[in-house]
Amino acid sequence: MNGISMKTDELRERYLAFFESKGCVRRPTDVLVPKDDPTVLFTPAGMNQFKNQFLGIGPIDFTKATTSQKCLRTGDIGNVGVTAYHHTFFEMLGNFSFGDYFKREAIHWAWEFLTTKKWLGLDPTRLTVTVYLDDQEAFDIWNNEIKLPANRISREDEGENFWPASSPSQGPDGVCGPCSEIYYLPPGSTKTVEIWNLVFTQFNRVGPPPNNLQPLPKKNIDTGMGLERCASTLQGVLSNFEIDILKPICQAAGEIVGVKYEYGAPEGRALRRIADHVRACSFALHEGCGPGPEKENYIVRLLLRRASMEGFLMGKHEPFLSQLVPVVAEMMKSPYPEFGQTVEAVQNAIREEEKQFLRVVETGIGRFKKLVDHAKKGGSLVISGDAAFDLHQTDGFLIELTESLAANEGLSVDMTRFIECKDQHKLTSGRGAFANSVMSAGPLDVLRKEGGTQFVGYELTDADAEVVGIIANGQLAKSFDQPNVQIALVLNRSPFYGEAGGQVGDIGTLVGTGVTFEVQDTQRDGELLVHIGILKSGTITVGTKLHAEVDSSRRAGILRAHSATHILHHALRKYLGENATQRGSKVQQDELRFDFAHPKGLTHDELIRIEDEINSRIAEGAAVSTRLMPIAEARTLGAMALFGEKYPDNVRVVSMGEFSRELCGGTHLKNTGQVGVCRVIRDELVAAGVRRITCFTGPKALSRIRATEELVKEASALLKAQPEELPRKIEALQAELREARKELSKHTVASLADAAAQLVTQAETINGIKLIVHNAAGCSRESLKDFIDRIREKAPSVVILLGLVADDKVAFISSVSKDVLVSKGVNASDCVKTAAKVCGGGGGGRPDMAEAGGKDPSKIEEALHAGAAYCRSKLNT
RNA sequence: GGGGCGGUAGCUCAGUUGGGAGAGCGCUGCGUUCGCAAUGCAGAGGUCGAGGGUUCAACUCCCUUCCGCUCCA
Repeated sequence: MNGISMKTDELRERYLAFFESKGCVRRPTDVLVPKDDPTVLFTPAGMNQFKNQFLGIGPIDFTKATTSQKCLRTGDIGNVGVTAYHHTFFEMLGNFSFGDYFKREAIHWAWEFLTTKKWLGLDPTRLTVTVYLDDQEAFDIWNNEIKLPANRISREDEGENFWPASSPSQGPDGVCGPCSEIYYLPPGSTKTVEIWNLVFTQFNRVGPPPNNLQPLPKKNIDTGMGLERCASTLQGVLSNFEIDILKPICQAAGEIVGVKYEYGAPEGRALRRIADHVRACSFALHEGCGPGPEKENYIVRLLLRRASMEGFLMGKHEPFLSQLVPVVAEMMKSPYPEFGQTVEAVQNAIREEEKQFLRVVETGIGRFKKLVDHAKKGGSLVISGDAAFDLHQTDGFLIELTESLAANEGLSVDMTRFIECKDQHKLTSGRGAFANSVMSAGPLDVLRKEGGTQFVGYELTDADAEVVGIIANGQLAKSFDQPNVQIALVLNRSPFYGEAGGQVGDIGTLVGTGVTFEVQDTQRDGELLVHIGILKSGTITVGTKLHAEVDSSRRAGILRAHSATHILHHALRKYLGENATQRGSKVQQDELRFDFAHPKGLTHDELIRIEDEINSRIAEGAAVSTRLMPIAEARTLGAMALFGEKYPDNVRVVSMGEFSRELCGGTHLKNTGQVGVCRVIRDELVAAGVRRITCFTGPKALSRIRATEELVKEASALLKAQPEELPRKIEALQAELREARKELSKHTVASLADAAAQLVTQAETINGIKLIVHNAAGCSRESLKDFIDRIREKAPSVVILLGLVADDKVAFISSVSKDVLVSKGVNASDCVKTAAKVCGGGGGGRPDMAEAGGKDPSKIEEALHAGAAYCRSKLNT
């Protein structure tokens, strides 16, 4: 069979098989969401998993490799579905060399794979290539050896044919090199398609030009062929979205939305976007990366919302994206059979996010309607760009949504201004950025080249070791002698466990002749164990011999918690089902947190059953054993692994009795009975579809039980009630308190009313208006306002000034009835100001009601006189 | 990493140079009704996200911080 109309699954397989036949090791795809690379959110290309090999760091098991890598890029998200070849999620076929084969083989093999009948069998006359301007070597190979005519080889500049693009002149520093691209002209088409990029990484860039490209001693090859793009040319279809693994997703999207999918139909673009975005999110979610407000989680949210919006604009106003996940699983089951195991969890997460989005749209529509009214009232048919952008950045209204809703109202959006706002926002908000060098070495890389730290902590908690690296202030040092400054030490061997797989790093001490170092945390960096802490005494030098001793009682608590974590995982799956898969964990001294996929909260009953299951597994004292085995064997044994986690070729498998078998690099007990006891402390929601259970083990569980008992004892002593009577007693007391408060306020009101009545009858009257000035000692500040009300109920035409001392401060309040305000111009605000000034304070308010305060309580009487004098002078006019 | 918006009653929210914490829905009780829907009356429910500061006085202004939403990288 020739390449024409070859299935995508077959193309992938042929590619890998071809390079295997050339001696490349077929490696599995790297995870899509890498957790150990701060320079990227998602894996963008095939070479990322081989960074260390390219940089010559660490041990190397093979020098030639080939992969089909799942990738995600969002740089061209706007083009997805519009052009024939843009995706967010896609697969990249690649072959690699780490100081092994180079340019000649890379080019010959590429040509062989593309043109021979046995592989793809493409028509050689339809192929053209590009090379980098100065790369005569590549040109000669194509021209002289492959016999490709010179008019089908074009030379391009560093922007086109260098990796990273334009790096010779603009950076970044690091490994780089020229590349050669291969183009294909599909039958019936007038436009060539780039199907393969061969990168020859042969330089190390150091600083700006000239002479900044130093030849690497070991040259590398890094090639990339877009699987979907190549498949579409082989299948003779117009677009990547028409290939056998993508078109059915587009069609399914059409069915769900209620329109028929046709490539050229008006809805085609939208349906392609939906298909692409759901496929991308499904893979991210499969690895436990769900929608959220930042970083990679935000990208997932954005993709889901854009997809949801496309449906919304086609009239689909309820969640629907999740229905596409089984279709994605079906299309991708050959390369990713494990995807099928998380379909339900992925669907749940997608559905929740869609609901959330529809809620946001609903609230945003309220704001949108105001904009429409505003525009229409002003006689305008345009919604301003500023308003549209505001809607975008506060309510997440994608501009397409605003435009479409506006069109329904017969309005348009000022897009020019919108784009201005957006660019401005990019400028002001995008300053903080990633470290931009993809391929440059850090301080630890030098150490890594000399080999890793031998971890002896599975068997031992103390061991002799030698310092091989000191990192102070982010740089390598030969020696260090400052006490109490945090530094990091790398040892040749160590019993300290570096934080990994949720288990926290060990603490302890390193002691040598005249030197003591306190280890406060241990981190793992690749093959290295980094001991972070402070020097207590002496001088530490590379080569210093030390005795490393882990805090063993803390470690014992960690062992209990970690083994209990595996038992909990087993219990969850037993009572909640196979879908309750692990999403993350944190294991500390006698405390563990376990996150897992589950759509709803656990009932009290379920929690009890789970806790019982854990403790009966503990009580049966099952043996815990660990074995090292190839990952494939571990999988056939059914060992539980986390999706989205990177595992080495040889893995540790931790088994407990017959009930639990997990891939795990952590430290464990010898026997489940050593956990002692395990208590479930709480169950909470941490993300959409993800719940967290917290447990205590051993002494910590025990002391918590004791603490609760103490609490109950204390409470029952205070309430003079038996523990079992506490709830009823508290209820009774609450009722009593409520009654008492009600009673008290009744009396306060009554006494205020009495006092008010008395003041009114005793008040002096000036020109028919009552003037009440009173030191309301004993009142609370709050009740002053009630007091005013009472007085005004009884005296319609009145001027009131009350004062009181509270908290060593003076407070005044004044009220003037409306008629007096008008006829006499008595101003409550002026009244309190006059009074407060005497006490060294100030205040104000409305003319009919004002408050003020002062600092000197001894002058309150004087102040009230002053206030009264002000009022009299006004009333007498 | 940075930008925008928000956090007030169980829920949805209002609260205008800083000066008496509110509405609607829901809830409880009592009426009208054979009963329900409906409706009338009464009532309960608030550390105004947290912590500082300014002020006589802060839901309101300033600073810090937590949380949610949202956008850019």
